[in-house]
Amino acid sequence: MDGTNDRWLTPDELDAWLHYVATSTLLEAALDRQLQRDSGMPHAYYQILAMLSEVPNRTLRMSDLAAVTQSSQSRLSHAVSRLERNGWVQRMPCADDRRSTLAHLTEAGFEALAAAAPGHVRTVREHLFDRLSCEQVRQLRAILQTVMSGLSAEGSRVPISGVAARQDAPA
Amino acid sequence: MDGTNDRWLTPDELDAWLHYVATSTLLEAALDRQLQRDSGMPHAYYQILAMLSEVPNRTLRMSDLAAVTQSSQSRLSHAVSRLERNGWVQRMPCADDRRSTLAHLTEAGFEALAAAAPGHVRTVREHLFDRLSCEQVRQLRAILQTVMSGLSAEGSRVPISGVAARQDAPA
DNA sequence: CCCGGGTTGTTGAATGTTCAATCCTTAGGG
DNA sequence: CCCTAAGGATTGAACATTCAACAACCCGGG
Repeated sequence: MDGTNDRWLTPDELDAWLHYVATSTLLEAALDRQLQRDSGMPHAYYQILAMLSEVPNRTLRMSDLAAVTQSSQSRLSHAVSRLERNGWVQRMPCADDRRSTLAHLTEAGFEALAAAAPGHVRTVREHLFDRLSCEQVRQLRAILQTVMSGLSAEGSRVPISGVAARQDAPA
Repeated sequence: MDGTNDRWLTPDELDAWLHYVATSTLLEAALDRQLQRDSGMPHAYYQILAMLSEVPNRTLRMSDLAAVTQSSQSRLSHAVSRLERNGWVQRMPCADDRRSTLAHLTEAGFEALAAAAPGHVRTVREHLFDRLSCEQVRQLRAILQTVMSGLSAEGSRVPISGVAARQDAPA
């Protein structure tokens, strides 16, 4: 024993890890580029709009919105400020609890999302799902569920609830 | 046909995608927090040091270093400036081609990396590999190889070559 | 030789994210 | 009732990344 119990990675693990880092970096960059170019928003902001669009009244407490988007409160607050300047989201006071703030997806915001969604989905398809078999998609889902459960426990985050924007009903 | 050929995602795909986004966000955040807290560098900077440490003479042309770390040239240039201020990397002119600049990992940089590596590996283990079976690691690697090949083609990036820092030989 | 296009790298401004500090509100005992 | 602790959200500064513009250099053909 060397005292600190630090096992290194096996060759298989190391190879998988390097591929993970490279792929997630490149994929996120590709998503950001496409959305920024075609719709003037980064991927993180798309996610905020998407989550809001799936919820009753298109309105969520800031805190819940942060949980659903895996975002810190600070980050979300800055982001919503930006989205508010775009006229895509509107802040409203919360009647029940005056500490809370509600974030509401405006009609303009919904339309921006509806306009952005097809191109975004196409990019996700091109880079990810069109290259994987159904079996691989199931494997990936199982892997990610396992990994995520460990990560959300730590930050006491809520598991997945909302759904990305659908292409039906743009208006 | 609706003219634009935009298929939506199947329920399995959508589920996998939401888990992917959540997991990659949380995992990257966990890695950044750990490295920033324990070693004063973000994950992206760790990767730069790691790639440099694996290469002959611990020296690489900026351009090659950018390719290996899936980084834009601009981003790498800023990052290396930061690392240079820390005394971890040193820029040197390239004799062969005076357009190029060489980035060299200093002894202090190597030691910082060696000090950071065990904690980093432990975090990767805890969150990822300790939760997956060997079979799942192989599945994940296959999936990522496939996805990455599509992404690197687009940016005409070099595939994986270097390896993350090993824990042997800190000095 | 010289010029034009491609490669390599840096810079500054705009944008996004993190971190710590702060403010206001609610809840829970004494 | 009061006082403290915890919850919810925002702010500003420091830091990181992107984007577009630029500078310097190589290479090829005319």
